[in-house]
Amino acid sequence: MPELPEVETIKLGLQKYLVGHRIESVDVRLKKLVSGDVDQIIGAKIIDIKRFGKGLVFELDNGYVMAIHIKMTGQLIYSGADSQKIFHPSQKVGGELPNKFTHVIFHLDKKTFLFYNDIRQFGWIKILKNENLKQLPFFKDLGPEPLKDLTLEQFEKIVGAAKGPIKPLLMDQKKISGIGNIYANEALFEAKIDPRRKANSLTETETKKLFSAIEFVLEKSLSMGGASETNFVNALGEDGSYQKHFLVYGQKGKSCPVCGTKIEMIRQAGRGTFFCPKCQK
DNA sequence: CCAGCAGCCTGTGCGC
DNA sequence: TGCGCACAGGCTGCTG
Repeated sequence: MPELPEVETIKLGLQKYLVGHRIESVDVRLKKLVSGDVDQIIGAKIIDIKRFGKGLVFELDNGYVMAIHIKMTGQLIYSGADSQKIFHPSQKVGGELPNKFTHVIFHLDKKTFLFYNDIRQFGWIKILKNENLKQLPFFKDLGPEPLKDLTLEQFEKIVGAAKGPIKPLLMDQKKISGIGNIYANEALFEAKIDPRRKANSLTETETKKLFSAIEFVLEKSLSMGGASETNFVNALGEDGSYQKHFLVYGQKGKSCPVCGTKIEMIRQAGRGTFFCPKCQK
């Protein structure tokens, strides 16, 4: 699922291709995904694209921003002369663009386009004044994020103060932003920590190990362009490759790459949790 | 105040 | 083969 490395990968692509383009018109095919006044972005130029946790923010030259969350199955695909790809047949579901999952089409200058696709329609696009961004529910309570502003000291504090199990804590965007189910599973495996352990029961050594493991898996995935485990594609509609390197996520019943024990799957806070019962203590 | 969980959706993959 | 259903999970908002 799109988490920090995937959204960062999209952001880097969008930055490369979209900054400097002007939005000429917007075709909203599925109204419920878009809130705010679409007219406010018509004619505006995209000056930067930022990422906060798993959220994206398009900064415009007129004081407005467009905040986008792609949730699980959202895709932002650029199409234009300089992308060297017009309409991408690489779409696993739906075929060429635009297709039946294309819910918003941004018509940009120089005959370029940005497609917003979303199979499950969980994502959202919000148009608002820049100064109001930090008041949005999602951005308001967003915690610090790994590889950016989350320090080891902060991490130790967050982990030490939490009474619940460690894995759901890692996925709590209000505590730490950017980590979802895939990287929570993979990081706990790397750190050899049982996902069911109470967060505040982790020793100082384990907490340090987990902090490093989080950075390790996120960076490794980033270097591979993210994980295209379901519908993730980058800004050009291309797959990442980290999904080929999952050690425990989705590996139920398969052998642990370290000790050979069968990977188990349990359910925690309604989410699938994968772990090696022998390696992870 | 916080934890837990249903709901939002639809494609996929399983069992029968 | 085809049907029905469980499952995938980020986030919001409701409940206890």
